[in-house]
Amino acid sequence: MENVEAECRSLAEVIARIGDKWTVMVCGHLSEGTHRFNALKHRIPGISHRMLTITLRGLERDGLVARKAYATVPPKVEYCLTPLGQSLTGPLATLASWARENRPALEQARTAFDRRAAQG
Amino acid sequence: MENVEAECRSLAEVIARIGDKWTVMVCGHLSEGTHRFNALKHRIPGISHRMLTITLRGLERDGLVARKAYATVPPKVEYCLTPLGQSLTGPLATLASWARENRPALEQARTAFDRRAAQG
DNA sequence: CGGTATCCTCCCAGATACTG
DNA sequence: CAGTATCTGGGAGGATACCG
Repeated sequence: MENVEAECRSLAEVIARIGDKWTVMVCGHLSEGTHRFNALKHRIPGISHRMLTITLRGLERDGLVARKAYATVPPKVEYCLTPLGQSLTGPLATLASWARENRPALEQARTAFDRRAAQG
Repeated sequence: MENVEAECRSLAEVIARIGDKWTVMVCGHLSEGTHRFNALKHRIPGISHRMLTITLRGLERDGLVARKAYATVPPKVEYCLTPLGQSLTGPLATLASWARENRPALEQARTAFDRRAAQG
């Protein structure tokens, strides 16, 4: 790898963007297909009404998610991934499989480290 | 993709782990090779002494970074990626190239969204 | 040189309540 | 049903100073 600097910066940007508490969860569920606001809210345990709104707004702003509002009563709003958002699911899936494969190693390292730290 | 739930959760874990302000930068520089504490500090603009320590400790705890201290005066401490840490650079590089390729699209979407929001 | 401790500030995110 | 506004606590991270 030649210019780690530039790679790092652009990578740090994306990570900072999607690295918040809820964005990946929202993206993951939208990768399954279109969902309404409350459908998402019920599928993502623990998320607050407000944070779901903010998260979706951020994704929409970055062109990763498309919002479609129907002028009905009561209102109905659907969210889905844009092509750009779909193109992100590939890299994320790569990271996800690394996560699944190496989670045991991570946990083991953690407990080993903590045990060492505890006794000195 | 079948069980988006499990994938999402493990992915969310890694993202939460490496999604803080400095971890990816540190990993990126260590992917170049072994570095001393102050070498890292000087190469990562803006990082504080304290946050570099905390970030390195966290990576060491997860078994991604190895710490080697030499009992000399003055002290000398070297950090490098473990095999586990190196195995993470692949997935991260995938994400990094997505980031580099799509940054223009992201910025364009953002300015378009903000313009729409500004005028109504 | 590298690490730790303390203090302080700011912003994130949850809770709640109100609007269309 | 979906979105917004306001308040508030807690954690993240910077500055500083002091140890080994």
